[in-house]
Amino acid sequence: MLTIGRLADYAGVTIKAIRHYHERGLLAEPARDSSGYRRYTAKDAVDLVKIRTLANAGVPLARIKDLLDADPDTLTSAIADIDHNLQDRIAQLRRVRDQLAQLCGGDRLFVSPEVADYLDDLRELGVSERAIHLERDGWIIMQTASPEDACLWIAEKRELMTDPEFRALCLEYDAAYDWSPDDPRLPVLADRTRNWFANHQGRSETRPVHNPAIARLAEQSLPGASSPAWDRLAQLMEG
Amino acid sequence: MLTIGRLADYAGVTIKAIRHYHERGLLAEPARDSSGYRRYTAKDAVDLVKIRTLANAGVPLARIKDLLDADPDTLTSAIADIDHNLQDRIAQLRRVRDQLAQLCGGDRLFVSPEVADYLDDLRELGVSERAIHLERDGWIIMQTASPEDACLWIAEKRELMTDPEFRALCLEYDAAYDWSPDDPRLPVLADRTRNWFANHQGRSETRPVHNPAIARLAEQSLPGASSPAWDRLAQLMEG
DNA sequence: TCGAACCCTGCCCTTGGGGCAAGGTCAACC
DNA sequence: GGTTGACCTTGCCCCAAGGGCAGGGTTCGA
Repeated sequence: MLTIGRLADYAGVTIKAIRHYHERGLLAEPARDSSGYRRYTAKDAVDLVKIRTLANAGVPLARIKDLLDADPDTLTSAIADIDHNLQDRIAQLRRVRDQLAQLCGGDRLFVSPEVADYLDDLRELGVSERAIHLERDGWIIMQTASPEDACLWIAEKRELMTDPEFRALCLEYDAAYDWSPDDPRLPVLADRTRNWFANHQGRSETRPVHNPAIARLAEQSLPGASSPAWDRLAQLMEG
Repeated sequence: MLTIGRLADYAGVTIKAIRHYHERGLLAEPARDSSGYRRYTAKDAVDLVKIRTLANAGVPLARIKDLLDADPDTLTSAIADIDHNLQDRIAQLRRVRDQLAQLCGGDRLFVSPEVADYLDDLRELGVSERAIHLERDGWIIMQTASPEDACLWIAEKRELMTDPEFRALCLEYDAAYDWSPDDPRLPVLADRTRNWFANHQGRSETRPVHNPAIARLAEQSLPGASSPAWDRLAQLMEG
């Protein structure tokens, strides 16, 4: 005859857990001795180990209760089910490990692989980290607002990046961020940009990616996304 | 600017969870628009994905809060720690799968491997399932009452099982369960048993495994552990 | 202008126990 | 025959990490 403490040690469970199983009706309340102590039998030990095994597998106590007095066939198929569940969870934990490893570096957790590749291209081109960060945040906003559009846009943009003149403009824009608004290079850059747009629209069917609504959206959600020189540049382009 | 619903979709999280993170101080409360709706930025999205990644790895929210504003070195080592944790949990789930597979058959979940082997020996010998079940339950009681003693006893018993006469006695005892208490074979069996005990104690140093305290214990905890014939046999042995 | 789809706060509910209080019991040792 | 420490009893409230729902306001598209 076992006391609750011995039974708990045997099954690798706390006393509190056993009492909890009694309350939930999972484990039958055993007989009491003269002083009111619970006295368990070998059957209780077997039942408790079954309960523990299922609970360790993540089965909710309510379902364990059902399984304990199910017929063998039902039990077998339920166990197969639970096992699949375990396999899934193992696979999921492996995926979480991969994600965890990316937490410390890179942006692949936050943007689609295509955008991440694009950001790497920018980095390789020599664009500043500030600009890349800004660009990443812009893509995050776009992806949340409309994942399908973002997917089309990034494909388009990556296509543009194969054009040497476009890449040069990107770098120039990046550098212009810190210029004075009176810098004589600004009107030159504005002209060059207008030229490229004209050429490019002539050659391709794509409309410019710059959509005013999105631009406003991005502006509002990207604090510090502008500078005196960039504001001046925007004026020059409109005028 | 993102609404809470879009942000939730982006991060694969419920709206309720995001609000929960605000309450816990994990994610900064964002600015509100004119109607009181929360308006999120790309930074919030990044923070939320970090939170989600850590939470998926099983890190408690309180610890995530600390990690989010820890210096990079601390973070790196914390992540290594969390990753070890994940590996452990994966290994543990694999063990649970093995245990689950044993839930449907066999006694290895309930007794030590030695006892399980011993039970298999009995089965091979041709002992009835009723007796094996009784024996198993007895060993469960012994293991819970005193695992060290049970370990010694099972070693002793397995040693005895190499003796052909002992094995024969085991089978005979099993068969005797159903005999009438007047069966003439009972006194013969009692004699044979006494003989064996005498011989065996002469040859070996071991004291008989049958300890009265343990016997009483087992009797009380094993309902149906006796029969008229067995009771008579006990009488004959004592007399 | 209406309905559907969002958003807000506040409140209680869940799972699987943990912790602690306040008290009874048991066994061993002195 | 005490006392001490380990064990058992019930009862109560507490935790994480949200879920569900009530009761109400907002926005958008047809």
